[in-house]
Amino acid sequence: MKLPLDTDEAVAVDGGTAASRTLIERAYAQLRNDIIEGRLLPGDKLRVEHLKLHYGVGAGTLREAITRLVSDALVTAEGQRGFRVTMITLEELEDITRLRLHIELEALRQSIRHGGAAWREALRQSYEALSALEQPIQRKHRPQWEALNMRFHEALLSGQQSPWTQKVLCLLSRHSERYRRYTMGLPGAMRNVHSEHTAIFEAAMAGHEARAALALEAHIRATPDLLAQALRSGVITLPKGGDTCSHANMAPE
Amino acid sequence: MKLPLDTDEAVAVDGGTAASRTLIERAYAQLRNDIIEGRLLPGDKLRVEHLKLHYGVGAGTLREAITRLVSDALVTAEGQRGFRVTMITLEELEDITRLRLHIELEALRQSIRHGGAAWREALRQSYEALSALEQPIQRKHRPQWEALNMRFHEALLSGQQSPWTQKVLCLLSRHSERYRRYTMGLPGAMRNVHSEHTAIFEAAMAGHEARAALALEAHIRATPDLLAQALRSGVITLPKGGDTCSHANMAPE
DNA sequence: TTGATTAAAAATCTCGAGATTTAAGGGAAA
DNA sequence: TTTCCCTTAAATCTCGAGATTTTTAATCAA
Repeated sequence: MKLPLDTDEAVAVDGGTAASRTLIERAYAQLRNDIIEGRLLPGDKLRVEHLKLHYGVGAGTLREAITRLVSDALVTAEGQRGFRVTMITLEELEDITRLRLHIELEALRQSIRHGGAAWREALRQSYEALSALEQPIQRKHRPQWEALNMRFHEALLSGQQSPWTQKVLCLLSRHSERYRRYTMGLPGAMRNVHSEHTAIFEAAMAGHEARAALALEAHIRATPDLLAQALRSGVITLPKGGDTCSHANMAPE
Repeated sequence: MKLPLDTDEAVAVDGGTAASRTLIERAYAQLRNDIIEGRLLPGDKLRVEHLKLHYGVGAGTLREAITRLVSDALVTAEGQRGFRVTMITLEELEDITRLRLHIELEALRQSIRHGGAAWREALRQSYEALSALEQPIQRKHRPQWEALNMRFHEALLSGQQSPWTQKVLCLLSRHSERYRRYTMGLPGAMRNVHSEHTAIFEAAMAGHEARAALALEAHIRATPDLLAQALRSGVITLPKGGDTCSHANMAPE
């Protein structure tokens, strides 16, 4: 009766952290991914009785996982009326972006200034792994690309050792990520991601703090700019509070 | 059977938010205060079975409240071995302080630059309320002073409207607060808080961004400096992982 | 006395079932 | 037709009780 839940996605994602061995941690990680990656849409109501079937845990367990997302601001608790996936607005993305730039650009400069040979090597490695996949991003390789993209951005900032800076940036990045998923399908969305990465990488390796910061800023600003333009031209609209829990989006994958 | 829990501390603190009407929200707020204000010490084990008596809620309810504090980094989940109040170290305080300064000083500059007459008026009011109490901080007025101190610092930054900046600063401030409580009883701890506040206030009202930022920086750096000095001289030591749940500190108050 | 093995005890994790609250639907009165 | 109220239904919030895991204690051998 001691089957080590091996073929499990959550464990693979979290890297098998000690804490992720509880069902709550697993459900928490799964829910978080489902929100960030857009399978649970902004405004969706999180009905415990229905969702517990999808995640295969009890009601109380699922409630704890949801509750924990409230502190992450990915879920909003509404008094005694249950939970909802937090809404998204252009204003909030711009607010997040402003704060994120202020922190992340400084972290990048510190990383370039204090990062040693090990940092440069790790950065090169993550860049080359990402490059091998880029340009024609086939739909099949999308999940792999996402993982490598995350690794590249982590490597960029890993030269400066500030746990709290990384923690806060992780929180902000997760929210930005929600918005980025919305702009993925838009025309011109994937236009020059690879060249942007190259510009950041080369400036960072060359030790040019200011130039690298400018390149990263342009890279980060791309999503809010694209979203603002798409909203102005009416290509898309932001959800306004859907009542139904969108099971259709929750493909097995 | 519909007694509206009026004489309740948690409700008063939270201002009666809609969400705080659930027992979970109440227990969450109480636990958070007990940790920040030092009634629950760093490293303390949070035994659900014992604590539920203190907070007057069921085991499941208390677990949800504790779980939520994990995302706030005030509580650490240890695999399948329960929860502990997060430890404190000098290195972490210095890390938090560095990040906090980077964000808060910029927020102050923005506040001074864009804050209007209403901001100035609110700032003056909070400063005068605080001044009326300062200098001889009697033990009896300590809770009131803490509330006014918080209001003053909130007013300082309220000129700039960035919800996420305030959210992140709130998170960082809560952690700084834990450390500040430790340095309160130290010799020379309360030396010049009032003059520091005055310096910040006058520079802010005069519109001197740089001078106000310098004054606020000195104010914020006081706690880590004091703690570092106290540790070097051996006046105090940081807890290293107490096993017992310190009920002694949890005075009824 | 020290160390390892085993058994008992405590605490945690997980789950499902009542009690309350909120939302929805139908009918009567204005 | 609109508004209000009452009844019904659904969902949430809260709690205590098994199942597992961890910790403690005791026993026995070296």
